[in-house]
Amino acid sequence: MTVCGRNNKCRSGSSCIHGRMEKFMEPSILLFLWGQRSHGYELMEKLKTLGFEGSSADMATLYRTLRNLEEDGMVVSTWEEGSQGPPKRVYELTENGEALLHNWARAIQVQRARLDRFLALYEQRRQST
Amino acid sequence: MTVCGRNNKCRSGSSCIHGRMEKFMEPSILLFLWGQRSHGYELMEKLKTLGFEGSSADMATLYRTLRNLEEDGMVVSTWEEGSQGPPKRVYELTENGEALLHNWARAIQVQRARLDRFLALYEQRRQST
DNA sequence: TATTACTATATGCATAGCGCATATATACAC
DNA sequence: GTGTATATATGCGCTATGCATATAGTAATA
Repeated sequence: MTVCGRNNKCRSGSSCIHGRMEKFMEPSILLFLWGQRSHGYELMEKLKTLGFEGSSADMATLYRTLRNLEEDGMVVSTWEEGSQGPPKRVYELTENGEALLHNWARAIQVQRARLDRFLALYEQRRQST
Repeated sequence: MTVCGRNNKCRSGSSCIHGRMEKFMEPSILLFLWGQRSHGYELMEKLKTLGFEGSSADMATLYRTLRNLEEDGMVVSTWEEGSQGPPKRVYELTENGEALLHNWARAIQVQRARLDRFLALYEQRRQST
């Protein structure tokens, strides 16, 4: 039996624990862009506080998600050539993007309730053993 | 913008909210089989209390997950031809399956913590508006 | 007896999301 | 000039899963 988190090599069978929330990076990005413009690399630092690791897989998902969000009009970007480092693509939230964030928040509350229910049943059954 | 739950036709773009836990049905099955043998169709009734819908998609995932779990030695099945209805394939948890459940429970606690953190940041930022 | 509905298990097809590797380029320290 | 941090981006391939469909036993009911 293999227990794995993110960024692992475990690919086979059902005895591999992933347990990640699908597309969770999208609402996380929207949250950190809410009232605070930022660029990809900087966003990853903030995303680490939500359990992301900054791995190459995470970076790939990050930049892809930002592109998709812009394609859908949820964020807009502008290139900014600062004094130091390579040029940054700075994103900010649109009105639609904020609305999407609020909808995500409701969806995440629902998901948390499911996990709560699972863990409650689990603990309940564990104590009756 | 499209907000969708499970079992929707939303396939494109990032403005579609899924927000589900990957492979969540696997630990759910293990939980309900813990000390209580059961078959697929009956398990689905119990899974509904964890937010599953019993849709054709859910049924497909259910039977596939059961097969995978058996292939990995996490459950064992026996055909039982009862007095009524078609024969049922009754599953029970193995020792490895129980160990897997415990590992899943820890993983789900971690995921719940991530959702908690997201929602805390979200509420915090919402109140400062 | 035909029809319908419920119980029960199973599989094929298509695709979204993502892990992993890799490419590219700037700036700065040593 | 070599290494490291910053910064963005994409190709490949696989897993999980949504959706549709197949199959069949039992039972009620028209």
